[in-house]
Amino acid sequence: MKVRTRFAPSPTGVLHAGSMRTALFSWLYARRHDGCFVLRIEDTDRERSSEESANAIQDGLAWLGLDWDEGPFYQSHRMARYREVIARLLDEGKAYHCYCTREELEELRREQLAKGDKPRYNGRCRDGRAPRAGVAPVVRFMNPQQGAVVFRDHVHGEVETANSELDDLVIARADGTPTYNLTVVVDDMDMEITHVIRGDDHLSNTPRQFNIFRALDASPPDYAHVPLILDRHGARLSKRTGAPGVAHYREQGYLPAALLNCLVRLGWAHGDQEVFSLDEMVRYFDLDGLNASAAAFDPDKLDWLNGHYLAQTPSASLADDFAARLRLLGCDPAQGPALEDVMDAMKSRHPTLQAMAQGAVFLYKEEIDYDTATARKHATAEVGSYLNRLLAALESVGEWRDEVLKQTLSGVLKELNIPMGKLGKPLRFALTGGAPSPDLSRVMEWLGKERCLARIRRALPVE
RNA sequence: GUCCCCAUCGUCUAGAGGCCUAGGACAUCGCCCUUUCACGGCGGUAACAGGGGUUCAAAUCCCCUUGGGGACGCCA
Repeated sequence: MKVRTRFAPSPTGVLHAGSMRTALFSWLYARRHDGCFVLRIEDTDRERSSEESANAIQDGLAWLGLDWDEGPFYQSHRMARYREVIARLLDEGKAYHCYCTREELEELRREQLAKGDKPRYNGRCRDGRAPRAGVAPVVRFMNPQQGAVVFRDHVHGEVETANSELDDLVIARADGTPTYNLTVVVDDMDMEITHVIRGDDHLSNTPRQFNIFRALDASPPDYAHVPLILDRHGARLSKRTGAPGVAHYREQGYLPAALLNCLVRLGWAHGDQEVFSLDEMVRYFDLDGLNASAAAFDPDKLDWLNGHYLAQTPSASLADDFAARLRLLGCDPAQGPALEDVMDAMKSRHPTLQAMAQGAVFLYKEEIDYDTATARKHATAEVGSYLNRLLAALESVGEWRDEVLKQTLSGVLKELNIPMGKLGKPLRFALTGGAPSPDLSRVMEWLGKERCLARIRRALPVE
């Protein structure tokens, strides 16, 4: 049987690391088995769903390179089908109308909680109840009361849930619209999904969905419930805690390859290997190798990986992106040294494209801003005399080239009998406004004589 | 509260009973390279949550405790 996986986000927020990883796993599994990856937008909650979010999710997936073979299917477009299934369930006596009011249910819930019980519907309308005036009924699924649901999860192993733990869940709201647990089942069934890879938080939904599958005479897919991803502090990733979405990583200048590589190692490993190309991921990925425990997302590791991929990627292929970032920072990439030279020089010094661009601004501006605290630190008489000496030497440089400047620099050092550290730090500060930056002689060549002298003079301590 | 899930260095993980004196990576610290910032190279610190079993042998299997997480919606 052909493997068919799906990614089924609800368009209610950003695509954060947790959902990205779920999408990645589903995509990998489909690709690994030459299967089909389906994208489905679960937008049955009209209140919270938004088109912007749905679009952003698709943009994000596309940017990551997680291409889907079918879809996007919008659940909001499949309402007729859900109604049909609900009618069938009602017809076959596998679902029933419930006339309990929200107030009644709320009170029931309070009572149960007070008694120390698990809140759940008590089946008041299960055996048929006369319609009540003014109460639009919901439809509840008639969950089996005996026995248990047992299934084999690819990451958790055998999971068993007593049906007595489950209650009759609402599958259609009072306005007739279907709810999540019904729509997933119908869609997974109709779309012939063979493997559902989703977050751990759905583990307790699965037995309910199993029962619905059975009521529909369909066989449930395989499941792999992957643990949630935690943030640096061990808290669950969510919009609440401000978990950044794909767009953020993209803006910051992370490469898709780095992000994917970082995500794939959360809950999955292939021996000691840390760096995986997309091909390798596809080749090695397997559901049964997934970890059952939650993992924290480590931004430091992402930075490291991004640096790795940055170093590996030819600057030419990143030049457009980099140039666009410079423009956004108010720089004209055409008015400066060769872009790829700049990139090559910045690469090893900054973790992301955005940081590289920010770090390169000093090359394009006529004047730069200095951090006053740092400026004060450098503003000593000693430094002043060094810079003065350097200034004199630089003024008489004829050919303003890297190699020449390097020699001038070391000449001054020798004459002053000081290590580069003494002069290098303040000089770097004066020229670039900060660190890290490329070799100073190179920076000077790029900046040109005028700007160099002006910047050194300006950074010079007042006498 | 009830039910469920989880538990190896700070973090991601290797480990499927003897190969473990617990390996790798990030982070961190030190040294080297560099007359500068980085990169890089080398090295160090650092973990099997606790307690009971099972076994000749347990990080690995079982139980309990503790800790963390999730679910309990006319959200998904």
